[in-house]
Amino acid sequence: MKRVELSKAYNPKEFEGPIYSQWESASAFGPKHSDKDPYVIVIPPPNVTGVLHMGHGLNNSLQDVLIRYERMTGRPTLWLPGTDHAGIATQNVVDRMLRQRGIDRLELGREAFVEETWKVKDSHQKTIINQLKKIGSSCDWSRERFTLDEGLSRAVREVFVSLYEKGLVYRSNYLVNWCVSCGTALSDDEVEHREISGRLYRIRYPFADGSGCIEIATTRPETMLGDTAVAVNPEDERYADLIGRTLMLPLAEREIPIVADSYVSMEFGTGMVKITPAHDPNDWEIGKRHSLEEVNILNPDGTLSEAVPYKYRGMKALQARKAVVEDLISGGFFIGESDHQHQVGHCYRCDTVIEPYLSDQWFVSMESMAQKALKAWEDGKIKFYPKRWENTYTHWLKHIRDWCISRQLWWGHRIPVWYCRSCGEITVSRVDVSVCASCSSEDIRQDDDVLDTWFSSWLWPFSTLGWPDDTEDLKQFFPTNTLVTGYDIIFFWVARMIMASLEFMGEVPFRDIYITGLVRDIEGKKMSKSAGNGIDPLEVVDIYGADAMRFTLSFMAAQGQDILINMDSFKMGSRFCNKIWNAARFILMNLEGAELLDVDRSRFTAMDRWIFHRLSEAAGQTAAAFSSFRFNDASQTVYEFFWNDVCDWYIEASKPSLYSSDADERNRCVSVLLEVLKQSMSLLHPFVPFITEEIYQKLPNTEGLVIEAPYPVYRKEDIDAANADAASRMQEAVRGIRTLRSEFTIPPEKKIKAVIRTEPGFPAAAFFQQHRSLIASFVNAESLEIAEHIDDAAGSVPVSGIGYEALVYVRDSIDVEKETAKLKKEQKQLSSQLKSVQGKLSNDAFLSRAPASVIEKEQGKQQEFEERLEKISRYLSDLA
RNA sequence: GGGCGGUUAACUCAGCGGGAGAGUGCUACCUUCACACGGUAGAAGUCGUUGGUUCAAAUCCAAUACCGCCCA
Repeated sequence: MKRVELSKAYNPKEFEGPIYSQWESASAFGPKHSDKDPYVIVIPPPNVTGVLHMGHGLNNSLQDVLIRYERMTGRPTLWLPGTDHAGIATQNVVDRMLRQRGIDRLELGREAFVEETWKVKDSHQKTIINQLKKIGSSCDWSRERFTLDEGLSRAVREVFVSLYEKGLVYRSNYLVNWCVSCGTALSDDEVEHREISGRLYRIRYPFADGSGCIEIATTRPETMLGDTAVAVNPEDERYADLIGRTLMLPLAEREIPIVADSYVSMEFGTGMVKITPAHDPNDWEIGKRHSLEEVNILNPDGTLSEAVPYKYRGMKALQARKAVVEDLISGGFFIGESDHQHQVGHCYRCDTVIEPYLSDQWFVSMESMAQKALKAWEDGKIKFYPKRWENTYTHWLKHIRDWCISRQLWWGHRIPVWYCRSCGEITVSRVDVSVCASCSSEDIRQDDDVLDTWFSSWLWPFSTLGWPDDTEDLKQFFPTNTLVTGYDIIFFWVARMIMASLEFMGEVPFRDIYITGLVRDIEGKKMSKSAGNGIDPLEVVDIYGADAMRFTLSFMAAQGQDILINMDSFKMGSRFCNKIWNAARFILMNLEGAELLDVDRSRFTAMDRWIFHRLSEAAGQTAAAFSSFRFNDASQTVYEFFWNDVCDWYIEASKPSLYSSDADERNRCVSVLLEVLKQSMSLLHPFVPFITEEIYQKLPNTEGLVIEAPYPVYRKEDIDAANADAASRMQEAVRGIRTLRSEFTIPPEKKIKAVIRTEPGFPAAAFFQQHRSLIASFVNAESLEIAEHIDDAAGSVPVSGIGYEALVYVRDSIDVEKETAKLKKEQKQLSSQLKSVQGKLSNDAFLSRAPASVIEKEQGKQQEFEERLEKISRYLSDLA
């Protein structure tokens, strides 16, 4: 074999790009045919509004770890990518861009605006896909989808029309959440409630007959212009005789009745409440119960409408509030105001205060679908990781409300409904129509509105596979296996996908739902553009490499836990990659002149058996961790295996053989090292795909790509617990001697003389004997004898172990006082540990109730502590 | 008002019934021919507080304090 040169330092920029291209040209990402069950993940489609943030970095890194792992187990694996058109967000972005160029959306017109938006979408989409590739996402790009694609649009139409036919989609004049800034209705879920400090105004309303006044309290005095009643609680004795009387609404000069409704709280304010049916959800309910008039005082842009007196028309809400209060004061209707904390709804997209607004909208009736989604959970068809998110899921389903799906936007799926001006009927159709279905009139117009973006996203797991067509992909890959997403969209998206799948596919869209934590800054604050505390994943990739970012995130992804990071956090992954790089570099630089032999287990040393035992354990632990989505455990397992076992012990142990003059031993050693390295690259690949691919292909004992290599598995025949125990004994002995050297600052280069006295029956005796010269090299001993009988202990200092003791001949170099103090400290600790064990073992309750294995273990501990104590007191008397 | 999560080494966090762990940081020694993005060794914690269950509690239960999130 030839020596293979790697650069001295790990430099991911040199190979990450080319490696990704290599995977693409090898078509390594798409599903391969196999008789195993497929493994499928559909990506949570990023919005085409922006660029990927660290949350996407985490989310997609974890999906790729899963996909790569499952691919290596030999399953046909599909990670289906795509993007979301994100109606409101994208329209806002484009609107802002146009305004900066001095262009008004309304002047531009719908068609031109949509065209402009497609351009913006194209460029953002390209950026996003590139970002996903940069972090190593092994998506099947040949199946990439976009929510406004022709196929997905057809799915949306099919669902809308078919739900309409089932009576589950309906149109209604209803009080909806209106964002005056976005100019559209929102669903209840898109409103964020926040407590804000406002004012509570007390106002006097006179009786129409001039016989006095009543007093009401309100936080929004301007809405009084839309009042159509005042309500009291029917139980309220104070006002029983007022029910049915008529008031004269100030400013608006309108007569309104006093009604009784049990909704009214007798404790709040005066116990009398102004009722504005068109501008408050509760008032709206009351209005329905009492057949009150609904006076809509707002225009869609949030200004006051023609329904109010002339002077207020065109004012914004806050402006109107000021004017109304002034006029109430001058009219003598104003009593006073006070500070008041209350909950106010805000738009989740632009943070504008939400106005309840009466308008015609399309809704989805959710109750029946929610019941099915709830039952699927009860039947155990879906599983959340961590489990507690099931509460969020079920709570939302149990308190389901109908879903307002029309949006007064231009960017999105246009509602497939046509209104006939001739007969007044509506046509709801899967295909565009030009005549009314009822009267064949051509005087029809399509609904101006588009559908809520989630109305396309909720079909994502099957629309992306070709539905409503009965495609091969759909047959093969639906239902999918795992969904990886954040908790903020459990009801926006996850629950709705489950509903849609049950409704249209008859089964759940996925079984496992892994909910990631939130990526926060190092202070625990949510990362956001406005706070400027975000970390750009591409910048991390640029500085540390994609592998470093992925590994760090995966290592930190403990279930149910938010992840706090700053730029420096990624050093962890970067160091690990550097370690991997250099371990490979070391092995590859030692190939010169060596011959590659087949791995022959019959020629294994005890250390060889040990490293394959550890590899097998690591593979088993990794598989177990993956099966329950414990990414941090899986990462930690491979990290510890590679750094501690492979680098610190196995490679170090191979050095004597590597530098040996025995060519056969050197060939054997190099060949096994290469096998360990190859297996390690496979084991590590899902976490750090680029570096492992780069190294794997340079190994003389590999063919093809590691992305397509089999994943290491737990091999029972490699498990040798007794041998592993012996290895631990050896490590413990080595550490003990090194500690002694370090404590008495014996220079590292100084060779020492040491012997190891093993006791009869010591189970690791053969291991120690086989690796006698290795132990000597580990502790830099000039000579190391291992025997049951040592003639001359004079001049030595003992290092105690269980079943053996090491005598190090450095008596001259040590500080007797320091050594004595150390031994005494150890003695004290051991005594207290022994006392606790003895306490347990002399306790009848413990002996009768604890399991036998625990008792046995305690007995073992007792023996061990006694043995150590006995040795320590001997050492102490020797030192004295 | 209802629900959920967190409180473990200086920092960030694992562990969640049987001898307190990791990464970073810190201390000492070492540029020895894989790696100073390194090696070797070391110091560091009444596992928020109070009760209870148990032979045994950081781990289970109940209160409580403080931080954070979600829903109304």
